[in-house]
Amino acid sequence: MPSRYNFLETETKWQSVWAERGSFRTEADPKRPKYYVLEMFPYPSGRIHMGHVRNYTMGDVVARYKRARGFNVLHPMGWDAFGLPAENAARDQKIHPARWTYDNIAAMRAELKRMGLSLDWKRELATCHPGYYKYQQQLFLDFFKAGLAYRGEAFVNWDPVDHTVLANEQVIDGRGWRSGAPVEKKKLSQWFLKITAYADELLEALKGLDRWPEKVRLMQENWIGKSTGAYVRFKLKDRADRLTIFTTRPDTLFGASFMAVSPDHPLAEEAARSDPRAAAFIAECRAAGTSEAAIEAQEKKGYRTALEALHPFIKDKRLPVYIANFVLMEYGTGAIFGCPAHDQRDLDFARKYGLDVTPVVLPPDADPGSFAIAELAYTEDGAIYNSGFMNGLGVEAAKMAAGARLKEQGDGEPTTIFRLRDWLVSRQRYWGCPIPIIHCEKCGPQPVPAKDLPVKLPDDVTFDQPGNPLDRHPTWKHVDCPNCGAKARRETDTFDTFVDSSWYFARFCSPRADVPVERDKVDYWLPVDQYIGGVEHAILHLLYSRFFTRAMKLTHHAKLDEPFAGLFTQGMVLHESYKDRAGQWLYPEEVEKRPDGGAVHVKTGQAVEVGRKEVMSKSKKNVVPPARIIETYGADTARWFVLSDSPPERDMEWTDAGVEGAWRFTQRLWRLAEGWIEAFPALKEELGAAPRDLSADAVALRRAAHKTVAAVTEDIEKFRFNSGVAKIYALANTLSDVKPEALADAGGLWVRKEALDILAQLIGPMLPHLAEEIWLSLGHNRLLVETAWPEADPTLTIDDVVTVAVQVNGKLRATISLPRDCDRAAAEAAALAEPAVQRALEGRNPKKVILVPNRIVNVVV
RNA sequence: GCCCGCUUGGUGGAAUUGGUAGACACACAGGACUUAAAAUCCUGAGGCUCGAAAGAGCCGUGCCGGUUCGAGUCCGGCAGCGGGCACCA
Repeated sequence: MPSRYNFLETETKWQSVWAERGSFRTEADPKRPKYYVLEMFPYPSGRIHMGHVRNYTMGDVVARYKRARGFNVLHPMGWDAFGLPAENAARDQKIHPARWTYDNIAAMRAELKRMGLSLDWKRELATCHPGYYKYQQQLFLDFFKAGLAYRGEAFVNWDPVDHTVLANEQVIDGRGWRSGAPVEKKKLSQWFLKITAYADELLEALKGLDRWPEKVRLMQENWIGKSTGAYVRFKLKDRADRLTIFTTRPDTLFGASFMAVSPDHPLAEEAARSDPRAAAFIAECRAAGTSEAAIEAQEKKGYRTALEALHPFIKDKRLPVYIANFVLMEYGTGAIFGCPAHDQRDLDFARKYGLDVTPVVLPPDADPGSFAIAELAYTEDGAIYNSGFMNGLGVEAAKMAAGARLKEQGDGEPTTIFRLRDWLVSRQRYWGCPIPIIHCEKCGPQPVPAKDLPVKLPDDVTFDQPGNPLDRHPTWKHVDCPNCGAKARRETDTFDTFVDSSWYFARFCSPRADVPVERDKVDYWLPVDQYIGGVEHAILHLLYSRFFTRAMKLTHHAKLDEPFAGLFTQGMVLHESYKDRAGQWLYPEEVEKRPDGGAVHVKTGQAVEVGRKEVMSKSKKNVVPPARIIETYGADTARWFVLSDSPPERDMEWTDAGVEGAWRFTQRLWRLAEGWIEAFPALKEELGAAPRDLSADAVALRRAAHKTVAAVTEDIEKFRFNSGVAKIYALANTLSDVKPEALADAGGLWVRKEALDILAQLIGPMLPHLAEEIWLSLGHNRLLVETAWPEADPTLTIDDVVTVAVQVNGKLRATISLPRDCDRAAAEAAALAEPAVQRALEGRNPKKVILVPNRIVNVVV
């Protein structure tokens, strides 16, 4: 009798065999083709969650598959280990951030190891380790010397709860991404990385990322936000200086009726100094909220200053200059010209303040004498009129003409601007990589000399009061200037943690090197061939990494532009949520489902309200800890379940029934394999060449097995794991249905053995422990992880008899079996001979017959 | 407001990219085994109508229309759900 598959014993056995043999250790080898599989490394929050299980299982399938295909596979793991939660833990639990982080790493590493991932643990790294951040500091100093890092004073987003500055990307709806507190504007001196220097390149190169999801490329495109238009430098009446604006519609300049500047614009501030009402207006604008709702509700308002701008094309035409609450200092030049006829917001503004509305673009069918703008601005294409030298041109031609004329006059020029801002990387936090700079009153910001790197975090810090512990430290920041030796001050800001994750994929290539990256290693391994992670990183992390790679190229640390050749964004793991009568969230294990669809509390028996399927989150308690699933069912079951059913890019629902289904299948596979091997000991012999004269049943089984090889191979290549899983189920069903007496001769046994070998190989990437155990039982001397992927025999994946659908007027009436590629006459005859076809014809003669070889015969009457 | 994506049985989802819709799984129902339960095995099933049954017919991929011998797949319009960006000049 087959024994019950003991996953606990088997899984730990194979994990230690693989570890002892170093099965997943990798070295660069220029003679072999490489494949770099990487999943986004985790933040060590304490325990792994189901999202990790899904993410790392997918990556592991790819890694194991590629290894079997003969690639030299790099598949590393590390920890995105700096960040605010460690400081919160320090404050709340009185535990040092380093201790908290390393404890979490230890716990999570143990959990990952229980998943049986084919990782090269020798390359493990943690961004909070000086052995990592030393080289990040080096990189930063190289960037600094190359002019890619600078200190700038700017209005910054200040999070009053976390006491730190935030990047634009970290402000969502006017609130801090972590704290949720409304962000305040503060003018501070901060470190920036010059990502805008690459704005155009980062945009253009998206086109070449053909193995990235279209959606992510689009999101990055929008984020970079390229606009083509022109700068126009308006002269100001009775003044020497000019007011520069940006516009995308220089073709409508003749329709200008006002100018508007941001409340933060220098001209506005200047006006405020002499005009108390202007000052009051600006104060009012700054007091207004920046949340989406506040902006929505806010009225478009302006304050008319005493300034007047002179039109570049119309002699003596003066345009009033307003301070307007809807003009942003952060975009363009913080100033605009208003053309009410062709911009809805300008029109509303003009109506409100009684300004001229002069149409200059004539809609195709409109009459130039009578066309007028009422409530709606005209924003479509048309013929330019009322516009001097541009009259008669189309919109696009007029844009060019206006740009050229502006340049000629010295009043502006065509230009391109971007929404993307430089990356603010300073954070006023302790648990991050120190910025290796020393501030000297005489010499300015000085790089820390290479010999003094790393700038290590001090251990003796306290978290009992808000603000940056580094700044409060009694001695740490007091150093001498490396240039002049005078008393100087160490930079106490640390890097945004997104800096840490912007180059870790490169460090994995030579994780212990005493330079940031070893060129030969990086040149061999990069780019990452397949990167896998959540879509929530579609903009920030991926854009920063693309920038970093270019910056590393500029500073001679690498030679490539794009770090990730292939990107896959996986869906999230959802679970039902539960609430008791009092409205308190309940954990899934506190709830018992009833056959009638209802649910009750396990202890009290009270009815429980079953809520929506939502992303697993601690606050809603709808979490299932992976550790418990792995203890109860084993790693293979957990892996199989997250690969089944849902396409990997889509959200999946975690259900107990689904897990049990996966568990039953692993047991069934084991019984199937062991049962056959016990009944037919000959299956333990190595396969020789395929015998001739196989029975029909044997050939049918071979065909099924080889078709499955071809299909599953394609499914893995195309990231259709759920489809691959379904085809493996189908093959297992086919094997279960085989009658023992039909395949008991020598040829039959040979085919059985081949089919079992194939089954074990196909489940190898997904159920690695079970597969290895079955493989061993099949008598192989070599480990499955060291065995090549099976090849589908092309002569077996094509049937010589095909089932063809017979339609009458496109409606299915019968199916017939025909020899593959049989001639037209035979197919037609066979189709017309079908009684069901004759019935449907009702005696009519076919007008024509459409034949799709090996697929369809459609009789048209 | 702008830009994307999705919508198929009770459920998750398949469908060779214009060619037999519902593979595979979950859940369900019936049966076998069992003192019983669990486990396992077998069988069934999109809906409706007719039929004792075998079977036959009609309808069916969010809704309306189109192209085609043939549409889940392509085109136009609409609705619903989800995502991204947004006072962007």
